[in-house]
Amino acid sequence: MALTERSGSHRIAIKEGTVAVTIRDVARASGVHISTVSRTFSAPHLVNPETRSRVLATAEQLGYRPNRAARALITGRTHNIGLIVADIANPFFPPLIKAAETHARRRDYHVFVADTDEDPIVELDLVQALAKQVDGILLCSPRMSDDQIEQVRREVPLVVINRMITGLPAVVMDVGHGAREAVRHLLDLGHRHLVYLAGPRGSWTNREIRRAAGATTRAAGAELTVLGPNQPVEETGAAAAEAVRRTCATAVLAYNDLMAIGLLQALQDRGVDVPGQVSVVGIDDIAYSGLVRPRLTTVANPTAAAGRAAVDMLLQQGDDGATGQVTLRTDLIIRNSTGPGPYAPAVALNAEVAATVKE
Amino acid sequence: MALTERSGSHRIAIKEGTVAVTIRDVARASGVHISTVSRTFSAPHLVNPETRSRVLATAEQLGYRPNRAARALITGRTHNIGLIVADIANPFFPPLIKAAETHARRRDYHVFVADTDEDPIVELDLVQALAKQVDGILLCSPRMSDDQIEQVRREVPLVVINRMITGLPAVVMDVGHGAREAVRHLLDLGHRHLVYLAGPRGSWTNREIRRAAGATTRAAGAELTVLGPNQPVEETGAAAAEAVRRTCATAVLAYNDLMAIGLLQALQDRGVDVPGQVSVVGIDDIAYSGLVRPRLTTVANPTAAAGRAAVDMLLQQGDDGATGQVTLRTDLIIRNSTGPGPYAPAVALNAEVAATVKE
DNA sequence: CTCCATTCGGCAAACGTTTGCAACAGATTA
DNA sequence: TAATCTGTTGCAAACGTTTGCCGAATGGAG
Repeated sequence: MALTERSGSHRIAIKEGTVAVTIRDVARASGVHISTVSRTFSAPHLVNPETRSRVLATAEQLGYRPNRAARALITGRTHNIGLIVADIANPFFPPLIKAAETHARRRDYHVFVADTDEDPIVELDLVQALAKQVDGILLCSPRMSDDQIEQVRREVPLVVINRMITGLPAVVMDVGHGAREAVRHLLDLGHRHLVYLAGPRGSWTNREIRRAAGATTRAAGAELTVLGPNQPVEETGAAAAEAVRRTCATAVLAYNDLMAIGLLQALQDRGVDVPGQVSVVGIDDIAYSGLVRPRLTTVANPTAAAGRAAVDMLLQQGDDGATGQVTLRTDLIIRNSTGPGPYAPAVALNAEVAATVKE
Repeated sequence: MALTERSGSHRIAIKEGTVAVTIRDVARASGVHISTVSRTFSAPHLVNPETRSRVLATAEQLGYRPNRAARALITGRTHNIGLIVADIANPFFPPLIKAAETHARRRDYHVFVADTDEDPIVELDLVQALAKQVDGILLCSPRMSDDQIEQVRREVPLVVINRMITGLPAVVMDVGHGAREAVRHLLDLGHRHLVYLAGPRGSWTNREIRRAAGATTRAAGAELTVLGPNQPVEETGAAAAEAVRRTCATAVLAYNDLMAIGLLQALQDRGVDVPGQVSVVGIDDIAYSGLVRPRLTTVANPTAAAGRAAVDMLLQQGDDGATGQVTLRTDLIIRNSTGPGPYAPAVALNAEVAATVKE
C-alpha cells in the first residue's frame, strides 16, 4: 500500500496513482474552513458569491469530488435507488429500467439493478441486502408473497410496480383493461373459443389478466380455456402449441409477447396459419412484437412511464407519508396476428358489433 | 421528522417506523464493546466463539445490518461495481449484465448499471459520477476516445469490455475471428460481392469486423462494400434495404443481429427472398436471432462469459497491479438466412473449397 | 510462586462529510 | 449611541464503522 506525501500530511493512495482529494484539501488550498467548502456544494446560498467561486475554482483545479459514502453517513441519504426485476433479459424490463435510470439521474440519484431470476427467495435476499445502501427500492413484478413484502416494507421505503397491495405505494399498469380489449377484439372477430396461455404463479398481472379474460368471455357466452401456469419465456410458448391445438380454440391470448411469439413460430412451424387458422394476441408490446411475421397484435404497456412514475413516488415518499397508487392505461395494438374467426360477422356488421360491445 | 426514545438516547427515525440499529445497540445489548461486535463480523477469528455466538444472536434478534456507507468510509471499499453500457434495451447487453451481476453478488459485490444512450458525453459524465461510489467500473463497448478512457482510468479502476487499449485491462470477444468465419462461409457458398452493414462510429468492435471482413474478401478476390456508419438498431437495418439492393451484392454481414433482423424483414417486405436472393448474417446471437424466420445465421458472442471474466479481472486488480487482456472466442452459427450464391460450387466441391480457404 | 506467551476485549482515533451554534462585521433602525 | 438584524464564516460534534495498540486474564512451563 503506497504512502504519498502531500501538503505535509500522509495520505493513503487507495488506488495506485490516485490520491483522494477531500474537502479538507480544498479548504486549505483556498484559505477557508472546511465547513465553507461543504456549504459551497450543499448550501451555496449560504456562502458569499466571491468566496464560493474561489472555492469552486480550486475544487475544480484539484479535481475534488464529494465522497458520497461520507455524505450518506451523516445525512442518512445515499442518493441511490434499488431496482429489482425478475429477469433483465426479459425484454419487458429494459425500457422500464432505462426510463427509471434516466429519470433518477436527472434528480441526482443512481440506480442499482438486481435480477432475481424469477426466484422469490433470491428476491427477498436482494431486498434485504440492498436495503441499507439505497434510499428506497422499486420492486418490479414481485414474486414474493404479500406478507413478505409487508415485512420488507418496514425495513426500507418501497414502491411496488405491477402489483396492488393495500396501503403500499404502487404503480400498476391496468393490464385488466388491455386484456378485456384484447378479448373483445377476438370476440368481435368471431372467435368463440379462446385460450389464455397463463404466466408464472405469484404474478399479480397474471391473475388480473386471467380474471379479466374470464369475465369478458363469460359475459359474451364464449369459452375460455386456461393453460398454465408457465414460465414467461418463448420456450413455454412454443411448447404450448400442441396443447393449444388440442383445445380446438381459434384464438389465444398469451401472458406476454415472449410466449406469444414462441407460440406463433411453433404454430407456423407445424403448418398452422396465423392468423388464418389461429389468432394470437400478446401482451407488453416489446420491441420484437413488431418484428416477427405476422406482426403481433398485442397490448401496449407503458413501461417507461411506469418506471418514471415509480421513481417519482419513491422520492416523494420521503417528504410526506402519502402512499398513492398510480394506474397506467394499457392499449390494444391491432397488427397482423389476429384475423376473422369461424363466427365472423360480415364486415359491415363488424363495426356495429364492436360499438355495441364497447358500450 | 419523528424522534424516537430508545435506550435512553435520542435516535432519528429516518424512515418512519424504522429505527436504524447500529453496532452500538448490539454491543450494549450483549454486554461487550462495539469493537468486539465489529470484529464479530469483519474478523470473526479474533473473537471468542462463545462471545461471537452471543453477539450474533443479539444482532440477529435486533435485526442489525451493517451500514455499508460507514464501512466504506473507513475501509475505502464500497463493495460496489459500476457497469456502464451503451443501451440496456439492446438485447446484446442484458445477458452480460445479468452474468456480471450474479457473479459479483456471489463475491458480495453489488452492481450499479448505467445507460449512456450511445452518447460519449453522457458516458464520461457517468463514469465520473460513479467513480467515487464504486470500487471499479466495467466499461462496456465504450464510445469514448482512447484518451478519455486513459484519463478516467486515473480516477478509478477500470476494466474495458470490447475494446483493446494497450496497458488497460480488457475483456474482448474476438469478433474478428467470427467475422472471418462468416465471410468465409459466404464465400464458400459462392457469393462474390458482399456488403458490410457497419455499426456506430467510435466502436472498436465495428473497426475489427470491418477490417476482418475487408481482409478476408480481398484475399479471396471478392468485393466488399461498406455501408455506414449506422446506429446499431433495427430501424437502420431496415432503412438500409434499399441501399443494399442498389449495390447488387448477394450477401450481407451486419454489425449486429438487430440490424440484420431489421434488414431481413425489410427485404422480405419488398419481396426479396432470403436466403434465395440475398444471404444475411448477423453478429451477437441475441435471443431473437433464432426466433425470426428465416432463423438468422450469426456469430455467437460469449457475452455472459465476458461479464464474468470482467468482474473477476476488476476484483483481482485490487490485489496486484497486473493488467491482463482476455480474449474470448466467437463462433459462427449457421442457420437459415444464408444460402448458395450466384457462383455456388457443386455440393461435392463445397467441402473441398472450404478446406482450401481455411488453410 | 514467578514469568512468559497467548488470547481476548476495550480504548480511541480515524474515515470525509454535514450542520447547529456562535462569533463577527457591517448595515439598519430606534 | 445603542440595539437589532443580516449575511458570512468558523468551530466542533456527530454519523457508524474499522483497526492499531494496550492491558487483563488465563494457562503452562520452569
